[in-house]
Amino acid sequence: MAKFLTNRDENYAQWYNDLVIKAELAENSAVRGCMVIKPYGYAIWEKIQAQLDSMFKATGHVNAYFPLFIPKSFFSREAKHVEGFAKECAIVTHYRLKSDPNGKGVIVDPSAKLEEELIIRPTSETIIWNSYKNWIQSYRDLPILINQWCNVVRWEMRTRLFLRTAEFLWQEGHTAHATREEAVEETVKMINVYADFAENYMALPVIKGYKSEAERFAGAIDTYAIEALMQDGKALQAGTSHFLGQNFAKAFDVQFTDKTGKLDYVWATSWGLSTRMIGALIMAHADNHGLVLPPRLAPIQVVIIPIYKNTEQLDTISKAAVKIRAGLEAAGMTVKYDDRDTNKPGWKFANYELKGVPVRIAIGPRDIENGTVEIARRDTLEKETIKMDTAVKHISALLEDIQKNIYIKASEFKKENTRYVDTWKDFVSILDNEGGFIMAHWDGTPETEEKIKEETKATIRCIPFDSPEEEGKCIFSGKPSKKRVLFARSY
RNA sequence: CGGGGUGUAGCGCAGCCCGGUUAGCGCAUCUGGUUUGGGACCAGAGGGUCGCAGGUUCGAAUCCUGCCACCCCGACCA
Repeated sequence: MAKFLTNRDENYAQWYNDLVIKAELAENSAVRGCMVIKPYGYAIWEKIQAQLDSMFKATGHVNAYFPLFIPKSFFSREAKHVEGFAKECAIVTHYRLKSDPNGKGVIVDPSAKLEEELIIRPTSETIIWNSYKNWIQSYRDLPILINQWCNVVRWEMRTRLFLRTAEFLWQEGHTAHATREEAVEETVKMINVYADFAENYMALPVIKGYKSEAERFAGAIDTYAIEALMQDGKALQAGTSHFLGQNFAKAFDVQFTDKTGKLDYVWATSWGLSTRMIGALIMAHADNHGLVLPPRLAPIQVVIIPIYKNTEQLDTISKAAVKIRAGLEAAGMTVKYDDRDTNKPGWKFANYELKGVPVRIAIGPRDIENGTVEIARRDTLEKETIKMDTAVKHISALLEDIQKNIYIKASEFKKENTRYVDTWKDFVSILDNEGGFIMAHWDGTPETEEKIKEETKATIRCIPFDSPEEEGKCIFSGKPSKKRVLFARSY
């Protein structure tokens, strides 16, 4: 069947790449590592944005915008932060070009060198905290609950469309608080917002937990993450929320007077989620026919395709189609009626399957005669014929069912591929053969974590919040451990 | 940065080893017609600095030298 896509089970990486290109989500650009996000891919991002934005607003946040450029010196203020990002920064050194005296084209004008180089933001903590210094004097100025939608640049050695690109789109929340407790509470609140979004909108089951010291955000006291499992058994970090303590307040000298008149440094959090989520959407749900979009994030939820032999038939069908579309739209659904004469119905069927449209309606002469429509659901590819006048009610319920079904399918996959392992031999063998999540004991040291990574390429994805206390022995060192942690190979 | 590979039409490739006159194939595109309930068919047409520069030769996509770009593996990567 799917002769236009590489088979998922034969070459997962190629299948992913093919799908991104063929479903017209994105493509590589003239700039190495940077992608062009095409209209259909961007429409998915807009759905993600709209939903998350409303969730941020509902939890008291507001949007703002800070500069793309960050003075180099800002980075060195926080030692761990600069260490973490130094190796992947794009740097602006000049501000002018001039014609090449030796030939055609232009060269960088050497006389236009910047006094201080500017870093293209890989993340905005430093530029934002530099502003917060001016905004915060008193506990009355707190909390500050700001989010920013923007692009960032991280000069990655090796890139993949959506999963790791040199430039990507994201949101980054940066909050300032009077107390440690409040900041920690914010950090937890936001990882919960991400998990809620992932599970209820992306239909993506996730594991919430703490990052180990080695995997923590550069400059954070604590990093919380949601980890998702992809269909090839690899983990994907889907969102992170950081408790930054007073690190950035100290680096940028942001102090405030508390209620008792005492001077103290401000407590910070930051949290982010990126276009990588589109990669997660693909790798978690898509199949050999193409994308499978959860209805809540699908730019088109229902597509109507007419089947006709001549213009008279098309006219009749169009009348019925437009009526159904109006009914579906009135009920809040996003509908496209594709009456283009440039492609045959079969081509359209395959194309909308490739693009993951949750529900397809086909209307032909047979249906007009019988007062019916044929509907097909993308997740299971099942077709049924229903009475035309029940379409709105039926499809409305069907979209809900598809949303649920995709989530259940992903949950079952996650459950089947999460294994409790107690011996090193099993650990290695499962990683090599089955992949997936592994819950195993760890002695808590960075040394052991590093050795496990070296030998197996598996990392600690997180220490799940809900991992129960139990006596055990470290999978690698045999030393005592009180909790299982989540291991996996990851993207 | 180390190892390997590839640059030929919008995309995917053949031709190169063994030099030869008009550089070919599939997809896509355009025109006309027949089609339309699962990726249509027939006929015709358009589209090329053969990555760049130099060299060898009567003659270079093909051989030689240099350069550039990209891809894969490794290193690197919250």
